[in-house]
Amino acid sequence: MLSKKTKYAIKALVVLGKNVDKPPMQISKIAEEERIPKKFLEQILLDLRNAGFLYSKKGAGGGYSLNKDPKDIYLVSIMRITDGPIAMVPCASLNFYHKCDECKQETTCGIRDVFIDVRDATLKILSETSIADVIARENTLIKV
Amino acid sequence: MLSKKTKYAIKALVVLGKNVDKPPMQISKIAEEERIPKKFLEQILLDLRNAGFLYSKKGAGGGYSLNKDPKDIYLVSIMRITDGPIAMVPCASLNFYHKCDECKQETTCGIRDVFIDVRDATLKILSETSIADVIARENTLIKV
DNA sequence: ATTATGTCTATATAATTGGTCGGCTGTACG
DNA sequence: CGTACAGCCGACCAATTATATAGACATAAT
Repeated sequence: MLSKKTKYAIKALVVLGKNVDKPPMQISKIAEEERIPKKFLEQILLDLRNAGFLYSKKGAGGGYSLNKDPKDIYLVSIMRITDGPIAMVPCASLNFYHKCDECKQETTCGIRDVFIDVRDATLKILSETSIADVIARENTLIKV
Repeated sequence: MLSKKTKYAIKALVVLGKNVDKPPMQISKIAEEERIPKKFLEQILLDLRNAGFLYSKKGAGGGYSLNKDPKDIYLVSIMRITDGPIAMVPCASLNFYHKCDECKQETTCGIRDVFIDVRDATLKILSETSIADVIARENTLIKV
């Protein structure tokens, strides 16, 4: 399961992706629109900012805006910041690898072998889908 | 991430899958071979038994054996017993669906739309891979 | 100065996960 | 029969993680 943190992160980026070329948007406004607890969202946006995805401005008239083109923000990058590994077993993770405690022979583990395939399938989608794509999908869904 | 419960379940089924046509195998033996805490494994095997995957026999000479052909035990079924949903968001789950708390319009949610694709990709692999396949993969890995 | 807004650290609470304990039930076998 | 074996079952517990909340601080606009 995706953590709420990740889901909120994506939702916030989608909102900000619809807000490009407009003045920065406040945490409280995003929180209200997307029904996200404000203080929790605050932390999440801070993480995304520190990772370089967001620009922030303090003080009156301040807020958040995207620091990149929505086309260049892929779901996989967001998830790695907020949730960590994409793979379902640590031994199949590319960016967060670590050995399974009980595993005797990783190289011949059939479970790992299967879950590497699962990881690749998941990764393909998540690394090809950007915030711009998510927005595009929503627009398509609305029209139909 | 897969829970340890699920990982242990698959490991146990693989061991039992290699043990067909032999006398039933004791929990303690499986636990020892796969380095799984015995009492925890006990719970897991009970779940699998109650779900119809295992046959058990009490008393001296008792133990567990598969109740189905290893070819007919798919990873997806095991995971649904031990971990629940396959999908990464509840609103994209086939067997454990529930609405996201904060979601305003599910039908036009771009996140859900993407994660339905992810679910389908994952599901394809997990519902095509059986315990027999996992064993076969291990044999292939050993040979290479 | 005052108000609006993000930054940062710490803390609280709840849920889940991973694991343990001890007694009960049924079976084999001498 | 009785005893040892092995699974069954319910309760419990500790650690971690997820989800939030609080409050003091920094900075910008007016």
